[in-house]
Amino acid sequence: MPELPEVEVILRGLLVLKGLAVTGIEAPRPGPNTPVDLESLSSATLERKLEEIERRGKYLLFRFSGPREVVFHLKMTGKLLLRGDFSEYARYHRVIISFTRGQKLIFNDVRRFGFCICDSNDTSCRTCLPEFGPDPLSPSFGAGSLSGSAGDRRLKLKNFILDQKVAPGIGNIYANEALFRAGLNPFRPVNTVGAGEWESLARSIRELLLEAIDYGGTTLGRGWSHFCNARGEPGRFQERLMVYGREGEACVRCDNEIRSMPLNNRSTFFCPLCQEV
DNA sequence: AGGTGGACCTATCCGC
DNA sequence: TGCGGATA
DNA sequence: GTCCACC
Ligand SMILES: [Zn+2]
Repeated sequence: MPELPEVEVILRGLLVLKGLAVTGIEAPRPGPNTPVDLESLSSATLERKLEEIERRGKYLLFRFSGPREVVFHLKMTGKLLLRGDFSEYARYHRVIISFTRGQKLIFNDVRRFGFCICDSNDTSCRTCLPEFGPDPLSPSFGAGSLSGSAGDRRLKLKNFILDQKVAPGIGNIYANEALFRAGLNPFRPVNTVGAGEWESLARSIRELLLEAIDYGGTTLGRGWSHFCNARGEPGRFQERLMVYGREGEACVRCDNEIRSMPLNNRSTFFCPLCQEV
């Protein structure tokens, strides 16, 4: 499930496409959840040069000459792959964009939740994107932005940092890990969090995400539906996870048992001792 | 306002 | 081994 | 991972 670090790792791998032009579009096979309208994808990319790739939260934005923009969201199992031997997974290929120099961008997605939207002659696809808060890796993100959007609201801390207007790019894994690092209970109402605790949370989030990017992202299992970078390689941050997926195991800090509880239909892992209410 | 549960899909993992 | 159920 | 309908 690509979150900020995984999307960032993919983006960095795709930078080799910058400066190349699109020579063809191909949609291997139909099926449920059509990921993109081929007509508009073609008119937004064909014969155009890729000028820039950027990330907004978990979205990837490709700017082609024109300018025309194309935006991808990978949801749970989407992948963006460069030219390579992925023939055994070809049944999950959704769209293949060919570039000059024989380069390719392959959108592959096992669960078919991911999608791609493009600019048309008159409208920018940015208008379809949600609002984003300050990127956690940018200077405008911090204790101030967190406590500001918390105000006197009563929602639980974990739900709060999963809000893309608060910490765009954070998903379930990194929400759990960030709260553990900050020593904060996921179920605490945000209006009880103090200034020092916001500082600690902001720092935890930033450091965590940078470290995860350094490790090439998190790859939970070995199946194809798990994360890999643009060259098909897994990440290594799973070795550094301290609470996620560790129910019943010993807390790395206090040796007590890590517990898991559902919150918002998603598993929430925490140490009851290190993260008291 | 905030929380829950389902919908969208397919694969994998676990226990019986 | 095969199957339902839970989870990603 | 996100959206939406419902309490
Ligand atoms: Zn602990």
